Amino acid sequence: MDEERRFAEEVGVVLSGIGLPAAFGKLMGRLLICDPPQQSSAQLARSLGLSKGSVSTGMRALEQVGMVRRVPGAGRGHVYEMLPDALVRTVDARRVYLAIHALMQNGIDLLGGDESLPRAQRLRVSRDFYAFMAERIPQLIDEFARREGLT
Amino acid sequence: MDEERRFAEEVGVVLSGIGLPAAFGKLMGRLLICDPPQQSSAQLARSLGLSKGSVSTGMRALEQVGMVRRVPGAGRGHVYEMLPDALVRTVDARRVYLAIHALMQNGIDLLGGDESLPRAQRLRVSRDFYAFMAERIPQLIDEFARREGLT
DNA sequence: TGTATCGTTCAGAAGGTTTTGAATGTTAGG
DNA sequence: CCTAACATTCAAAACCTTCTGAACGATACA
Repeated sequence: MDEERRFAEEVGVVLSGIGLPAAFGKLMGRLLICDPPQQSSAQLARSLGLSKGSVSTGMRALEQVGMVRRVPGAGRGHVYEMLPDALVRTVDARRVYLAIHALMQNGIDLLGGDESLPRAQRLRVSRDFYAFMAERIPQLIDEFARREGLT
Repeated sequence: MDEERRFAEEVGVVLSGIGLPAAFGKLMGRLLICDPPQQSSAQLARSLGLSKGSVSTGMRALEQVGMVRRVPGAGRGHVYEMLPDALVRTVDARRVYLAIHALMQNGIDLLGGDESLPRAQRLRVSRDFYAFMAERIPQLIDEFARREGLT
């Protein structure tokens, strides 16, 4: 089944198109389509033509952002598997929203804290927008999870 | 007012923290806080300590993603100004959502198109999630725009 | 038309990131 | 204890991107 290889490859291309490492996307693509869902580092390296080092680095990154987890393997070592909410993580950038929110508030403070100043308007709207998103995106995600029965 | 310079600098740091070019963030930061809102390339280069080349490249990028527009200047040349919905653009990545949606559908097709297969479940949920987001994020943005009176 | 300012393009320099592969450590089973 | 497969780390190589600065082109005003 070399089509599966090409699928993972394609996910790599798309994700690298939005600024992520290619190996990251390939690994994600593989974990999306592989059977069984659990795969060892060696299997991933073989099926994707990546070095062990790249797999190690890539999987650590995927683990760190909470898209993948390690479980003890049947024999020796571990295997990796995608978490059910892996994709949700890609959209829930609350941390980023809040960082920008804080940045905008800084700017307003710099202008004397008077939000009614015309000059402060761009900053105020921006601040409010990111606050709005930080509140609403998680709600949206919850709604999807409930609808999909993912609890 | 060197604090304004530092503000732009700080926006640059935060945005480069999420993978964007530093110049991009600095320019955005400057356009958020500057007075008047319209600024020429030369002004931007001077106030940010960037080369003309960097400003040219950065502004072209900001224009291309629709965060900034060029308007004819009073004297010669043009000036740039932030668009009211500049920040909205940063969140409305519908194109990306739809690209991933298509990718997931590809994967399902590869498995024979049978969505009920356990093996296809990760792909199906992913596909549906991105479809959901592509539909809902714009609604969210509209809601904010209405609430804020931005039409 | 001449001049001065401004803007863009482009090639090279600088810097950073990813990928690799070898060395090292680890675990299971014989 | 020994072996074999596996996994991780790390330094070097390859690669890519950004930034700069000089050269070129354009525009407005005198």
